[in-house]
Amino acid sequence: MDPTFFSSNSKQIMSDQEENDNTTSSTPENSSDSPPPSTNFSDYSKITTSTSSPKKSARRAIQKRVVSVPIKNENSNTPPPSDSWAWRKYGQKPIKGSPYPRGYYRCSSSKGCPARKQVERSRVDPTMLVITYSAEHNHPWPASRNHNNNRNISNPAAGTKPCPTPEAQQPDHQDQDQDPRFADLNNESLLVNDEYVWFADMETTSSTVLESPLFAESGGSDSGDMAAMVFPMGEEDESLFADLGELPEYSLVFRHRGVGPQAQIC
DNA sequence: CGGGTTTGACCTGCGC
DNA sequence: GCGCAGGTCAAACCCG
Repeated sequence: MDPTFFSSNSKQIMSDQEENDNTTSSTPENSSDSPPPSTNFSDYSKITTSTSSPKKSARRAIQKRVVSVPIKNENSNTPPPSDSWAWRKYGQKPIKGSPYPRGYYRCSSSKGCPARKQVERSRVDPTMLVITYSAEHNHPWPASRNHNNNRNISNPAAGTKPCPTPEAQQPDHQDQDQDPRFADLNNESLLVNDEYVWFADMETTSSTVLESPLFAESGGSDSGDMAAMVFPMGEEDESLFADLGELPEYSLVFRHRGVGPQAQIC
């Protein structure tokens, strides 16, 4: 992988996390009904938190989640896998060091939906698509759009979803109800257990889906290996995920393809 | 006509 | 300060 790949992002994300921690008391979203980010998922499951450029000052903490999914169709212009949400492409850029461009998508499932995703093909394994989802932390997700007209919907519960959010991709709603770390998920827009599948109902349900420590350890390896980025599980990472032991699902989620059975979220 | 895609321009952060 | 790279904007275009 290109050594610069994600490098700037990782630094930005880490610094932004710090900034976020320092500013939580001043953000309206963190008032009485929402815990500061440091008490929830950013600590729990390594959802990365960052802010976008100052230009977009309206957005604050951005959570990111990386998903690697196998490409069904090897055509070079294969569209990203459908995931029950509507995405509108707003840009595409060639990435230095990668033969494949990166597509930028914005959630169009509902008006004002802030979720975004970046889709690019893995440089290491061109049969894999690397999808980075990002969404504003503590965002009051708007009402979901009905996806009954969507394609490849096998999940009967997929008809109604909130905006795709990294938070929504959590394994166990009951745990969330009990765990204060999930307090910010007790949002009116996130009520139904089925709605937490986020991208779990992608057409590639056998895909390797994981919560990436995303960038945090990227500097440790200059292998240029996207897979190494997407599937890191170093010593530090293991400690970071140590508290996931109470969530058996995640032990599967983090299993690397080729190492164990491919994970399925649902 | 509304919504999506394409694509060049622009902005910002970072490294040197 | 400058150049590079990533991310976003927005106009033009396409399609149903």
